[in-house]
Amino acid sequence: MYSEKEVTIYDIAKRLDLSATTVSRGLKDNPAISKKTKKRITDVAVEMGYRFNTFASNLRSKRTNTIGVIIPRMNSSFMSDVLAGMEKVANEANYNLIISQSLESADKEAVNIKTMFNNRVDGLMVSVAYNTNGVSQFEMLLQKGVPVLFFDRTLDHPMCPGIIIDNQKSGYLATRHLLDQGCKNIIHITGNQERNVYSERQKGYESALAEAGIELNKDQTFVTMLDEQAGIDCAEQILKMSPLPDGVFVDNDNCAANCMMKLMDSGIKIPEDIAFIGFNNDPISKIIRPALSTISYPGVEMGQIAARKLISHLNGQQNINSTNSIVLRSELIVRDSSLCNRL
Amino acid sequence: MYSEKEVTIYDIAKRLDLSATTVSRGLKDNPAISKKTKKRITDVAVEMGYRFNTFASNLRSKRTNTIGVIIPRMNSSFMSDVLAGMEKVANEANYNLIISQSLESADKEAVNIKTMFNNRVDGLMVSVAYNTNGVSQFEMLLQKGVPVLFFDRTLDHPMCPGIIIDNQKSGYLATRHLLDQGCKNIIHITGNQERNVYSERQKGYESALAEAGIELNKDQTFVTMLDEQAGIDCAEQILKMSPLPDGVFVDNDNCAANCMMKLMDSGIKIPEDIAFIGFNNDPISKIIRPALSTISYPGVEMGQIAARKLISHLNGQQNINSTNSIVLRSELIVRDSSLCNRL
DNA sequence: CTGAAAGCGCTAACAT
DNA sequence: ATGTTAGCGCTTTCAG
Repeated sequence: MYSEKEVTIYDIAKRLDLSATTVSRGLKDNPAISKKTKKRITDVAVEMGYRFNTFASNLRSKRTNTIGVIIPRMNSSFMSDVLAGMEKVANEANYNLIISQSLESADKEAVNIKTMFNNRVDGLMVSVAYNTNGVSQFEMLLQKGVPVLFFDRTLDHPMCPGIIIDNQKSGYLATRHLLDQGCKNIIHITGNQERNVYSERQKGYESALAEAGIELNKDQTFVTMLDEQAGIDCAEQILKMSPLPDGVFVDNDNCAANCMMKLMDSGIKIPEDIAFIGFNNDPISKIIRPALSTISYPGVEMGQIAARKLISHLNGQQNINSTNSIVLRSELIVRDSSLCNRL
Repeated sequence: MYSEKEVTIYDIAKRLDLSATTVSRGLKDNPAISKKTKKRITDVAVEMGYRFNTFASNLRSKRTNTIGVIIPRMNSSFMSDVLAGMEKVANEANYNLIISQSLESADKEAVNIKTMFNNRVDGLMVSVAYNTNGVSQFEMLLQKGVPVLFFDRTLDHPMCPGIIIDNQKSGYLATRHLLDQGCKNIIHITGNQERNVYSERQKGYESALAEAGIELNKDQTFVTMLDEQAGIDCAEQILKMSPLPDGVFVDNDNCAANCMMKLMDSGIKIPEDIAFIGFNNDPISKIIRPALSTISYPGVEMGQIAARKLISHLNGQQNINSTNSIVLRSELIVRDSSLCNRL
C-alpha cells in the first residue's frame, strides 16, 4: 500500500539517542519534557516525515478522542448548522467527529450505531430517523459506558439527555398566530407521531385550537414524510376538501413551500385564501413569494451545546446522566404567507 | 472509560480450545475454516459480547478500509446526492467513509487533509474549497501512495483524476439559451476563476457571446462567493446599471434565486425585463416563481463513479493514474425564468 | 526530567 | 483445516 516505510517514534528516538517514551512525551506537550528536548524532537519528526499512528495510540490507550454523530440527512440548512456547531466545539476540545446519515431509515441507523460501536467512539450524538422504534439498539453502547446524547429528534432514556426546543410551545405559537389572523379551519401537516418533534407540535396545535374554542378534527392532521412530494400530495388533498381550509401549519419549510406553490399553481391565493406557516426558518422560506412565516430555531447553538455537554462528561467534569433535557429558545417569524388579517 | 472488560479473540479461543488465528479467520469468512467451526466461533462471540477491534486490526494489517471525503459544504442537494452515491458504493465494497467539510476555507481544508492523513485513509476524494491554492497539500498523501481523486471542483495533478461535467459546454448552453431567447446584454455571475467549474463556465459564456457576435464586456462578469448574500448584492449592482441587462446567468441556483427575488422586489419583471438561468437544478429552482431554468447534473452518479474508480484502484483492479478525467453528462432545463422570447 | 519493559488485540508468515 | 510465532507503534507503569 505505502511506498515508503513509515517513520516511528523509535526511529526518531534512535536518531536523537533518546528513548521512545521521551519522544512520545515530547510530541505530546507532556510537561515532564524540557523545552529544548521537545524542540529537537518535533524538528526531527518533521524532517523525517513522521506521522502519528492513531491506531497504535488508540489500541494502547483505549481512547479514541472520536465522537460519533448520526443524523437523518445532512442536506438541510438546519443540520448543516448543527454540524458546524458540533465541529467547532469538538475541534477545540481535540475531538474528531465521525458523521453518518441514517437517511431516515431505522435499519440504516442501526447499522451506523454498530459501526460507531466497533469504531469505539468515546460518545455518540444522535437525531433519530423517522421510523426508529425503541431505544434497545443503544444498549450495547451504554453498557460499555459510552454516553449517548440525543438532539432535536430525541428518544426517552434515563441515561441519555436530549437537547431540544419546546416543540409544543412552538406548535402552539404557530397555530395561535394563524388563529390571531382570523383562521378558523387550520390543517396541520406533521410527521410520525412517535417522533417527539412532531407529536409535541401536534399537542401545541391542539391546545391552541382548544383555547380558541375550536373543535379538533382528526381529518385536519396529515401525517406525512414531510418531504417535497408530501407537500405536493397534501396540496392535492387540500384542493379536494370542502370547505377549503383557511390556514395550514406545516412542520417543515421545504414541505410547506412545495405545498404552497402547488396550491398557488391551482389558483389558490396565499395568504388571502389560505394562510401558511412552516417550521425551521430554512433559507427557502425567505426566497419564496409570499415569503413563508415560520418558527426559527438555533441549529449552531444546538450543535455546540450538545457537543459541549458530551465532552464535559467525557472529561469527567460533569455527569451527563443528571441532565434530562436542555431546552433552547425558538421563535415565531412572521412573513407574508400568513398575513391575511381576516378579523 | 469502559465498565466491562473487553472480550478478545483470545478469550473466544480459550473457551473453544482453538487458536486465536482460527478465531480471527472464523470471524472473517475465511474459506480455510470449516462451516462448523465458523458457527461455533460466531456463536460464542455473540454470547460473550465480543466486539471487533478496528485499531488492532488496522495497526497490524496497515489497511484501514476507510476512504476520506472532503467537500466544501454538505448543505446542498447536489452534495447530498454525491455523498449518497459514494456511500452506497463504498458500503457495498466494505469501505467506510469519513466525511469532512472545508466550509470553503483552504486553511480548514488543509487541516482536514492532515487529519485524513493521520487517520491513514486508504484513499481520498476531494471537491476543493473556494480559495484553495495549488496542490502541494496533497503531496504527503501521494508520496505515501495514497490515491487522491477530485470531483466537481478539481485541481490539475498528473496523479489525480477528476470526475467532472463539461462545464464549458454547460456554460455555453446556458448562455446560448438566453441568446436564443433574444437576450443581447447578458450578465454572468460566477465564482473564483481559479476553480475549474467557474472558469470553464465563463469560457462557455464567452464563446457563446462570441458566436453571436456580441462583444465581451468585463463589467458583465461578476466574480462572487455565489452565496445568498452575493445574490442580493448582485441584484443591487444590476439595479444601478444603465442600460439594465436583459439576461443573467448565475453559476448557482441558490444565488440565482436570491438575486432574482431581490430584483423582483424592486419591480423588475422576470423574465420579461431580465431572463434568468441558474446552475445545479437544486430543488429551489422548481419552487420559486417563475421557476428557474438551470443546468442539471447527476450528483448521485458522480459520487458512485468517483467511489468506484477509487476502490477499483485500491483493490488493484485498475490503476487510477491512467485516467485523467471522467466527464459526465449535463443537461439544460428550461423553465419560466428564461422564456421571454424577445425575437 | 528520562528510560526499560511490557502489552494493547490483531493478523501475516510460516508451519503442520 | 488449524496452530505458532512474532510484531504492528504506541503508551503505561515503574524505576531511576
